[in-house]
Amino acid sequence: MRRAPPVFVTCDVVVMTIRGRELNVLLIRRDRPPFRGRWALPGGFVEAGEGLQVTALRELREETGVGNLFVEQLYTFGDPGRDPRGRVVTVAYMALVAEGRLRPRPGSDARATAWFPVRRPPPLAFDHREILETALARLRAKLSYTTVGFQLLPERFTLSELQRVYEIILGKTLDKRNFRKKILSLGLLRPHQAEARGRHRPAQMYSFKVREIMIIDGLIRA
Amino acid sequence: MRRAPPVFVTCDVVVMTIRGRELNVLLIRRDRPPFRGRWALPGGFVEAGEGLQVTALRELREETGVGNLFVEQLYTFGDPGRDPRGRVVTVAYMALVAEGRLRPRPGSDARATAWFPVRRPPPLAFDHREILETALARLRAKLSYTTVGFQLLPERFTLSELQRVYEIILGKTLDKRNFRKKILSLGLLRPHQAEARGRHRPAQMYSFKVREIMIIDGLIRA
DNA sequence: ACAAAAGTGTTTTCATTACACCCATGG
DNA sequence: CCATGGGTGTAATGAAAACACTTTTGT
Repeated sequence: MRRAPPVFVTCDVVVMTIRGRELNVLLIRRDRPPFRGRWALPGGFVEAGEGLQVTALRELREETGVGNLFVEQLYTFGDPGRDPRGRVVTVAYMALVAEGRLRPRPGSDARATAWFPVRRPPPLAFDHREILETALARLRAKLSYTTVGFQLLPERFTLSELQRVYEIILGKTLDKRNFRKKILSLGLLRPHQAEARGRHRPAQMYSFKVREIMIIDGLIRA
Repeated sequence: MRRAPPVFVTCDVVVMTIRGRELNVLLIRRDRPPFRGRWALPGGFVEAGEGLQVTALRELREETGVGNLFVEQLYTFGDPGRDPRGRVVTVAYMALVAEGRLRPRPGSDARATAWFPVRRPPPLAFDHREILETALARLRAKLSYTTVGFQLLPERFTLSELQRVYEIILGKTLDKRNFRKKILSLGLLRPHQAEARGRHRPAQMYSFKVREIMIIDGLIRA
């Protein structure tokens, strides 16, 4: 390793969920410099002998009490000067969780955690704003040709809820009949008993036959 | 940076081109341990104050004499144990070059460089086989919804040449008339004088109006 | 009875597919 | 004159888009 300067490597995670009518991102408040008091993506340094994805999941659990998520590698950020402490390369990951499944609470680090709308986040530490934009662009792209959007829903859900996920992320309304026709024709859903939701007509419930992300030719056009 | 173990970061590049009827990848022969004598992707350690993409391009030039390519970040590999020398995280990049535009020759490092078919590469050092597979999968995917394939052609080319690019990477034949109809309908090409190619009827030449990669809704179905 | 969300089919439009022959050139 | 790749159009099929009203429930 002649000549090779050591570098610090971190893994940060962009955790997103839907709350109400908006896509939100999970942030933690930094309790030490640099950027003390600013909000930042959860994440931290890779430990000796620890895989990158393992780091991402560990930091997420330590800082926010969230475990057991499906994370996907997003992009790696390594411009010199992006961290005032020195050369830091960050491997960013992305994760989605079902609405309400996750109540942010201080993890073992006891730092403040909170959800923020992705379209108007608070000022962020480091280049985390850029990381967030990258995640959002990637999510929108993947939504239209994979089943990632499914992760934003609980085990059982209605077709209207699924449609809302697509509408919020793509930022446009979709035709109800065409949406239902398309989704049902894929044969990915298992129907269940209808359930009363609120003070309206009960809705047919569905679950996904498989939990894995699948690539679908032309799912929903962006 | 308490607790944070330093890590070594490298950038490797998967350079691909079409030669004859096959997609090829550029490899260099390692002249020192580990994996001395084995073929490997060009790449090397990030230097102090050097951006990741800059590293990729510098190593490529030093090791193969190739400059001025368009590279795109592919994926980051960081499993512990993937490099026997220690903890090494590799940010992999991907690049495409036009057939024949690049004659591999020893760079300043004076190592052997050569093209190999991507479907049957020689035994590779480290986890470079996995990196190569990742690049191939990504290229195939991107080919069907972006204009990346264009980079595998010279400034001026025929529609048959463009079609051959798609056929080789997708691994299936395409209908000539439908292909031409589709491509021309996109309005991305500028026609030029026909040129005699070989001992056949001269072919209409085209160039791309823009060199940048564009996302096209349904370009060519994989 | 009304407010709120669930549910349901048909027609039009457009893109994709399948398919076969003549043309121009060099040797 | 022949081998080789260049070039062209139409009909059938299937997917996506546009579009409005009835149903069920809680209050």
